[in-house]
Amino acid sequence: MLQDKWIQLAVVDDHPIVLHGLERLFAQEPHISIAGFFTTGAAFIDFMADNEVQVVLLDIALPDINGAELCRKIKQLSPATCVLAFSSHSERAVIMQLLQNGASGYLLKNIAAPELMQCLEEALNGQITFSTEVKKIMARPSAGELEPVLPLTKREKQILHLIADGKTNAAIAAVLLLSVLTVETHRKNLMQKFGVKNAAALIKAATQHQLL
Amino acid sequence: MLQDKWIQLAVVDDHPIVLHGLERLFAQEPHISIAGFFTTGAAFIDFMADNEVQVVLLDIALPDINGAELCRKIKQLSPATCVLAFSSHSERAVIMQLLQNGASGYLLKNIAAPELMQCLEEALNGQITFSTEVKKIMARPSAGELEPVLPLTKREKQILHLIADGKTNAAIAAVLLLSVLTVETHRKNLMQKFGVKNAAALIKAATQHQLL
DNA sequence: TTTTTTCTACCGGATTATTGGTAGTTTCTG
DNA sequence: CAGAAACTACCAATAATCCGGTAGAAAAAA
Repeated sequence: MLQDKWIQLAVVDDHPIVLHGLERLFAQEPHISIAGFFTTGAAFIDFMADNEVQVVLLDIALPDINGAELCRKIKQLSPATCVLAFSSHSERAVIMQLLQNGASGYLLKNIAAPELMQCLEEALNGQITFSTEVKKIMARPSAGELEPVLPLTKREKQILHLIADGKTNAAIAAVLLLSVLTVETHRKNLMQKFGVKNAAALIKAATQHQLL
Repeated sequence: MLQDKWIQLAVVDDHPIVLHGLERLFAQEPHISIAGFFTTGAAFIDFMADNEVQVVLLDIALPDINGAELCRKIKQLSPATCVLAFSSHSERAVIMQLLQNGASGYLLKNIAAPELMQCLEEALNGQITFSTEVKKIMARPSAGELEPVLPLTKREKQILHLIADGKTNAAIAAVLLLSVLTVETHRKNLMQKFGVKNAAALIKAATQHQLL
């Protein structure tokens, strides 16, 4: 832990028992000063307007805002503030979303106290840190659930991107100097490969397969 | 580093100079055994069929396959193998994609040798690790580039998800017990809020705004 | 209680997409 | 060089979406 410096830590969680437990835990830490406990995102954003916080432990299920969205807001208001997600949600997509929004780590609520302190220290030292269970999730290949899709040809990928851009078949034909009927065929082939029936489902599936 | 144990490390990079430099660097490490250097994904996948590798340093721009895709394949073939992306690409989307596919870290190629060894050690100890520059990128709020979208109502979110599932207006009406005309109005309102002209662009935009 | 917001519904015409495949040419691969 | 794969084009019928707003009822908020 940074020596002889008080770390202003805030906790945003809508469960009072959690807040109580964390309060007791941190009370024993000589270098951590509890800036506050908050049960809503709005309350914490208000608090940040006049108070500096170095670290936030952030639940993601809050009554007034999604934690990922709150994370983004916190980082926009105070980029130096270190946000650690602190949640019982263990889905990979949720973890990735918090990272995407600038979180410096993700801890599951089943974390042991010593590990929690370890992760806090790492985060304060600039690390991006995860509790052990989260590391296991991250290390797993993620797309086992996705049905593999037939490989797309070069032209198909081009057409796919243009469809995702919202272009009509006629517009795509103009861009690629093709017949509209050719574009229709490519679109039909794409939908067949993904096993979908319209463009909306095609774009969603392509995104899931990381083709967009 | 794990004591008295040889770490089988492989490098997959299509630049011979990089391979040469890493070879010299690791030659000085008593516990690292170079399993091999590979310039294509296919060559490495072949190698893995008969050889165990604990750690892979993986470039993402390879001649025959995208590094993110290769990462996914490696983790599918050998979930215990630790993959560290090793790249000059510093875009956040690329970093997230590697993490999504199970990478245990992401290092930029401008990393200093001591830091590289440090990250290797952390990765081998089960950490998810990033070089300093990457941590800076990760800590930045990411969505400053996205134009904010008007908030969606509860009903709009429902409609959006059903559109993304590929359902027609008639199907959505049946599911939600609404008139088809009502669903059309919601769809129109959604497209207006996102500033798009069709369902494909709507789904892409909604994905970018993390609404799907 | 009043005002605002959300939800619901309208609806015909124009536009676009989807459907059902078939098939010739060009490019690529072995 | 031969075979396979990719790309191109066909095309009418049908289905679905998009467009232009307006407007009343219900729910929520002040």
